[in-house]
Amino acid sequence: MTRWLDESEQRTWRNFLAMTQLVNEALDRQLQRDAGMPHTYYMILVALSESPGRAMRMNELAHRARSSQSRLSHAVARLEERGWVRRTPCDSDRRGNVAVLTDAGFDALASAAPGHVAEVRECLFDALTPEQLRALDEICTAVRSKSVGRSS
Amino acid sequence: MTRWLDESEQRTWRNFLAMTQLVNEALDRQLQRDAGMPHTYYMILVALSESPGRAMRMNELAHRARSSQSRLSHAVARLEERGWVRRTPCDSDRRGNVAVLTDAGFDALASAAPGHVAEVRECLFDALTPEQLRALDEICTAVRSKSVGRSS
DNA sequence: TCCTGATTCATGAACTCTCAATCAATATAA
DNA sequence: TTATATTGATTGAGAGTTCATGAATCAGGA
Repeated sequence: MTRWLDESEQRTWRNFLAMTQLVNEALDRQLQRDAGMPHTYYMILVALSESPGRAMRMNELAHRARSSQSRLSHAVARLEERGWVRRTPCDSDRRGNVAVLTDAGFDALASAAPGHVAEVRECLFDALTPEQLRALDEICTAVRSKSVGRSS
Repeated sequence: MTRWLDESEQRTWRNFLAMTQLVNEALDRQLQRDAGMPHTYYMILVALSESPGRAMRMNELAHRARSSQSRLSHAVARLEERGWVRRTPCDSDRRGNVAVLTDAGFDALASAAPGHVAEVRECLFDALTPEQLRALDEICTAVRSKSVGRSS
């Protein structure tokens, strides 16, 4: 027996879909236009830049950047072609690879960041009151913790 | 002068990204696994099914399904290959095309719907209180109306 | 030591998306 | 009417994602 969405739930659901899509597309468009990279690549660079030595195991990097291993592997291959990331084998575990953010990669990130932050503000923060922001944060936490055990 | 995100804003932003990604990926995975279509295709079928005559101009359909024209054109081409949608020329405007949902398409949608709705409940609604749902709805509306004039 | 099974990562194919270019039909204006 | 712009839609190329698979390494126990 399917419990369908009632009218109010429908509205909320579609409102949610439209909103998230709007934000995601704005994000991707801005980064692609101004920095020549998709948002997923940006997140990878950010994760690397915040790691000690600007280096991280592929595994851990995938987790931090919220990427699948396969996606990360492909992405890092591209980033390596651009000279933004370098891959080196891992000492402690010879299966492992370590991705390292190059200086060029750091510079690319540094010059992409201001435009990205501006877009984030425009898209989300500027539209919401402090209470709404608090509420949103709690909502996100609730949704994420609900599905612990299914994925991230 | 870039106004960076402070610590609290950072947390909220990343929380938001993680949450929306979680939901989107769950959605796509479920539909792909159980119904053999991505969420974007599902939205197209839904939009068509709700239109009188289960038919709609490509233009209008793109708008309703929140898709770009190009994306829709490619998608409908695929859906046509599967026999779920049919394209016919438009009388009133000979530039136009009308997409029509076939019976097979309607059946595909009907059998995909229950699993999809269940996933939507599991991912989002079950995790939130009624107040949170109300708050979320308002937040989505606020974000969307902020960026009127930039896109949808 | 030798298996067995789990981890780590890379790869290729199939698919979707975006962007720019294209083309035909329709509006608009001179 | 003839030119010009705009609209509706498609197309192809390039890029990213997913899924299934494969290869190498590690870890634990018989």
